[in-house]
Amino acid sequence: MICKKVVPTRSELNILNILWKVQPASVRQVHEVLSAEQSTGYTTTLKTLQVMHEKGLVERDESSRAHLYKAKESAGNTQNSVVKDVIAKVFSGSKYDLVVSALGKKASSDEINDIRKLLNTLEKQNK
Amino acid sequence: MICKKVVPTRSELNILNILWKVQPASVRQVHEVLSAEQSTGYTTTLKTLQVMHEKGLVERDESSRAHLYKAKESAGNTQNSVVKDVIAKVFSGSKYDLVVSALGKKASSDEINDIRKLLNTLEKQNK
DNA sequence: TGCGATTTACGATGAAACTCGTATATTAGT
DNA sequence: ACTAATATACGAGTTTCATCGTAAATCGCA
Repeated sequence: MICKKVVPTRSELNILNILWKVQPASVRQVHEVLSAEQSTGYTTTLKTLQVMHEKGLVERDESSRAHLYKAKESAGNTQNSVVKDVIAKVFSGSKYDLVVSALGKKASSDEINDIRKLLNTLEKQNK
Repeated sequence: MICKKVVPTRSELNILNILWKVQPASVRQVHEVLSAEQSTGYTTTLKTLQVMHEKGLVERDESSRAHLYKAKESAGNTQNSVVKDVIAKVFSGSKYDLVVSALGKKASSDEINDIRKLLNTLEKQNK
């Protein structure tokens, strides 16, 4: 096979979430944000970013001393594959069950209406 | 702290999915179903179940020789906490974004209609 | 009663993920 | 040019998962 789909791990996801907001970023920049949420060493962040680079999860610009990292996949794409994974693993493949669980019992009217619109759009695309 | 929330791993989730359908079940019963999906040894299933018992993910009835296992948490509860986790970590807290991602561009008409019904039900409950 | 089948218990192995220390290189400021 | 600060590189230790082999216990039955 040519390429295996890479699913980010938990800590990789934490970093991706930061990158998706501040693209491209140095290790230090990422670490500043990350260490505010959780206690972690600088070299840990560095190492993780390096591994992510090996895996092809991020791109790296090495032209200046402090390398600049950028998520290779968009937030959307990554989210899709995570969700696909969750549906398969936790919901026995049922999209519907996931949506039920997501909306739970506490969906607001706004959220409900937004999703109605989404459904209408999807339906049109089907034709 | 008194108790740390235990999040099931991948293989544990596979087993839970079986238990949620056939409750309580012996190791062999679980293994029959599991090995149909994926090639895995009997003792692997056994060991995993034992670990899950230590973690408190399942209850065990040891009165007969073949122990009977039962999921401690309902499918709903477990799914909810996984989804909650995913929404926070991967979707910056937006339920809507998760639903968009889940439905993707390939929702079937049936799925769309089912979700419409769900929305109607939720709306009534809100009043 | 004795044997084969089935079951649990337990330990070992290997892979992946996570974390960090130390070494080395580069830069900026004096 | 020297030093302090800051970078990357690299390897190694720890933990968690996943998998399985082997041993010991128990049961059914000829």
